[in-house]
Amino acid sequence: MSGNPQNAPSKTSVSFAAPKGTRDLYPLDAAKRRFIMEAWRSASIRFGFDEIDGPTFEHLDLYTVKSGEGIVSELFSFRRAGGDDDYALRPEFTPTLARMYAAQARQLQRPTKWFMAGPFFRAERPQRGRLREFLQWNADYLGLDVPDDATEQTKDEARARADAEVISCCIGFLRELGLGPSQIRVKVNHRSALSRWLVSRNVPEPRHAELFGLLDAKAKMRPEEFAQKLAAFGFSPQQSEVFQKGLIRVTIDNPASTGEDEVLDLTFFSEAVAPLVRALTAAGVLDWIDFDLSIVRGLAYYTGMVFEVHEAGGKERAIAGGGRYDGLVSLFGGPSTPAVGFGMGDVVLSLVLEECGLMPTGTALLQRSGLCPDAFVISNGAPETLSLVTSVVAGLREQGLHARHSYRSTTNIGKLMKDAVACGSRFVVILESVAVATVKNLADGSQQQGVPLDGLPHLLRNSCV
RNA sequence: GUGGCCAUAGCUCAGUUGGCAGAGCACCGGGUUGUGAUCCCGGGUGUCGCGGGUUCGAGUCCCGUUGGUCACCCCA
Repeated sequence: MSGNPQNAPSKTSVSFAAPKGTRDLYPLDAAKRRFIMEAWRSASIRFGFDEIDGPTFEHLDLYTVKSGEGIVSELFSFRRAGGDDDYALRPEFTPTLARMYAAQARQLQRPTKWFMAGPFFRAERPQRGRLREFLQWNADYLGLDVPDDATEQTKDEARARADAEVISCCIGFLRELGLGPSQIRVKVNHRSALSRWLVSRNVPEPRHAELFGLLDAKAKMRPEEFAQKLAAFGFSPQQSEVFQKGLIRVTIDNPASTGEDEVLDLTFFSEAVAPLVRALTAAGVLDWIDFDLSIVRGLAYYTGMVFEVHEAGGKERAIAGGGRYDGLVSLFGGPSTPAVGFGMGDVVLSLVLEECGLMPTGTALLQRSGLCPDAFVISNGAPETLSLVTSVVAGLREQGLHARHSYRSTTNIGKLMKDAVACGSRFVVILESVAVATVKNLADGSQQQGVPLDGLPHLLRNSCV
């Protein structure tokens, strides 16, 4: 392997592999992405959210303001050659959202309901369910449906309605894809309700953040270790077990805790989340919900309700997560604004859909993505119709129809039919002469003979839409 | 960013103490019978992730590297 240096591989040659944690999307992959994006949009619009978007990169400061300098190592940040400004590819949407809202807060209706879906970037080490470039859907509800001078109790109920509406939208999407409460659990907690309850349990306010941290870390430690640390807050081993289990049933009929939960006497917690439970019940989604004291989520800025959506088996990372962040808009220079929202990534979602057999494949995928041709034009093999194929296809396209033909040299009708099926075409047009064609409906196998060529667009359009 | 495991055809994988690159499924080309099928003939489709090294000879052994994956970190 010695030889002439001029023939040796160049040491400066670049790698042509896609960057780590990114994906190349071939046609069927792109169709899957479109399927998810369209389902996100459709659910958002159905629930009354307006679509927005922002830049895919922002000033680096926008992210350090909220998350601290430590965030920088998790970002793709850069400086333009010759420039002085630091930028970062967006790792999340909330700062952009808060910035956009703050800029126009005075003229925006309350509540303002916005959604977006697009690419995001995080410089983390990729692993199952987590990539460096991914799609994320965000839906946020800013402001409340009551006046600013309403009583605190009225506002709390308005917050609960907003929280439930956002959760319902997320569930509405999952339901539309065919998922149900037996496959998906929405785990809900409530920071302020938890605090109110902790005070009733004689845990002083300053220690709440510490306890939240402990609850958040529960899954990563052994039960005994968890119980031991919980004892430092005055909880008995018996009570630790209830924490360990995590789930708490709260219903409208029985706002107090049930059964073994009484060990913890969650009355104060239950009372605090009662408005949320009522709103979730009214929205018809309570059967998806588990209240779970161990759901804390990034301690940084959530102020009330927090939730995570998990596949019921608990094997995957969270499908979605969100909560109430009443202090964030003012952090970005806007008026103090109550807000609640969530984000859902495409990576874990896709894994769950594949596992549940709900990710469409083959022609079903093409159909749901609107990629199926209306007509696949083939010749019957006669010389005069062979030369007619391209012009018939062109004529159909001119009429706004999606028309294709085979690029094979064969005149074998069976093989050409197979091509038509493979691309998911609705109809096959077999040219029989310079004047007429046979039109076959591939869905039901029916076919119509002697169709005049100039009547094709009309026939196809009326049967297609 | 730290550590472990993995990488052979489109897919699932086999490949012996180092000795000509393989199987099944899938796929591709041509042909017959005018209709998604059947039948006939033909094709292995490959950068053994990549780059070095040891060797007469490397898919196999060694070093490095890239990617994936799992556990940490983090999870906005």
